[in-house]
Amino acid sequence: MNDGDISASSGNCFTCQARGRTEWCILTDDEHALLDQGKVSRQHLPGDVIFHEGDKCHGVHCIESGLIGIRKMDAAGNEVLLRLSHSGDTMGYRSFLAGNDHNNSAEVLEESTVCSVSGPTVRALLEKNPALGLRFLKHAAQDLDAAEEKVLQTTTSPVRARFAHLLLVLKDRYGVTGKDGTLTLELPLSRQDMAAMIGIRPESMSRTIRSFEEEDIAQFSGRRVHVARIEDLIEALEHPAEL
Amino acid sequence: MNDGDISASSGNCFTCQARGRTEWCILTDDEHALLDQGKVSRQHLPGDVIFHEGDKCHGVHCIESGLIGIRKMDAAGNEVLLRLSHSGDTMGYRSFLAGNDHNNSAEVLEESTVCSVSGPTVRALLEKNPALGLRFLKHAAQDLDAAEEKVLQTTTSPVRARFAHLLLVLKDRYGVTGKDGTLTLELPLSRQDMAAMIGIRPESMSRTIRSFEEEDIAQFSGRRVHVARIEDLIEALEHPAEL
DNA sequence: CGCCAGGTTGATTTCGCTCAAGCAATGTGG
DNA sequence: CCACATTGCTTGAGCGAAATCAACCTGGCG
Repeated sequence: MNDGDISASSGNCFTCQARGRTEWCILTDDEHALLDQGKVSRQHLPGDVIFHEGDKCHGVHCIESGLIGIRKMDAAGNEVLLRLSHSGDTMGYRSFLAGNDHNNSAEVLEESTVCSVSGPTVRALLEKNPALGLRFLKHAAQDLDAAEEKVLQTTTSPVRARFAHLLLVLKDRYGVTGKDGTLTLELPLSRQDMAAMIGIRPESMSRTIRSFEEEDIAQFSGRRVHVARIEDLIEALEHPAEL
Repeated sequence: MNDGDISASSGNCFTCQARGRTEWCILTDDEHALLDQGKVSRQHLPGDVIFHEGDKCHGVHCIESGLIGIRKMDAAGNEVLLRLSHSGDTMGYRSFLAGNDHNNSAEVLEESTVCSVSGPTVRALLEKNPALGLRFLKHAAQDLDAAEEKVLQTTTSPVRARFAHLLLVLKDRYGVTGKDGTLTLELPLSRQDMAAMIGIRPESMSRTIRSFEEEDIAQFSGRRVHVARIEDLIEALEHPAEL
């Protein structure tokens, strides 16, 4: 339940569907072959945990397909969903490169295929191809920017605005804009997890959804959301209330 | 007032007091000479701004001495003080390496000497010495960890706990522990800036300080703080109230 | 069938914000 | 040197957003 199945069939970097989106795509064929040998590919189901906060960090994990949530919790047991990792993303590279234990945990949200690359392999590749390090550096810079943005947002904007923002972000990946300008999106997250993403309690999530429905900003049914006018969402970003 | 004075006298990487604490310390003598030529050293007074959010990013800035605050603000004008940068820290490397404009601003808090390294110089050094990139990567990883920690903290802990935490962090750098176990610290920040660090309004900062005094957790006079028993501060981290 | 996790709803409380005023220290111009 | 603005900090009163506590409802599953 935790380790997933080793599927020898998949797990070839050359045919990986995520290739091109990853940091590894700059590797030469030789180096790619090295990567291919130093990794293990696994299938995971929702609820599986790839690594826990506090675990020793043995290497990095690259998502071939699926969706993973990065969580962090404090001493009191409060939990935050820091970000989502998608196909092509590499997880755990920061703890690995900084030489620390994992400082957050990765939980599978949708069925996923994940390649785990051994520490020695990563080190060898970094040595062989310094550009790889720069790619990771660039990625870290973006993550950092996003994290700081989140700090700003959580301390300054009210819940309504944060939720509107979340929906607008999810739109890019999970939304379909109809020809009439309406927006439909299929949420990849439970209510609880959305609450954890914007740092509120599940009850507050419910109420916020309700208020959006009452103000005709969006209609929710299960994980499906309909937004008639996207401008209303953007409006909710800034304005305290609709009416 | 903004650019500071160019002091040709200072500004030698070989005699720089911050050497050894910086990422650059792994450079060879040759490379250090290159660095030395590609930079400008400036003196700055409190209130000076090294770079603004949105500015084009032309290189990186290394603090020889002093204290700089990294701020970020949102559309509505709300501001957060993300972190403090001290002697030896290099600022702006993330925007530079990611090829973005600056996404936050750097304001001098205490009289500082700052070396600005030109973009081409940084690029040349990264090329010559790939280990430099890895050093920055490591640093970015730590910054990221800190930022995520801050996200967690601001969403889960109440103001009292966040303030206690801030004091405990400042203790390491600005505190003196007496032989009787009491702690004295000289804050490097105004009340406003402390408020901005933990994401609250100045009024709330005042009230929090007052409550700490009333509960005999700490005594404040100007920027000097006395803490009789550090355990009380740690207690405030977890417990809602003292009595 | 009964259990349980996820979700919704209501009642109440509390924490931090807003608005407003006052105060001390510092600076400035006549 | 004094009258006056300015800036940083504090205090009070009242409000409002979100948390908490508690109940209940739903659908899935053993």
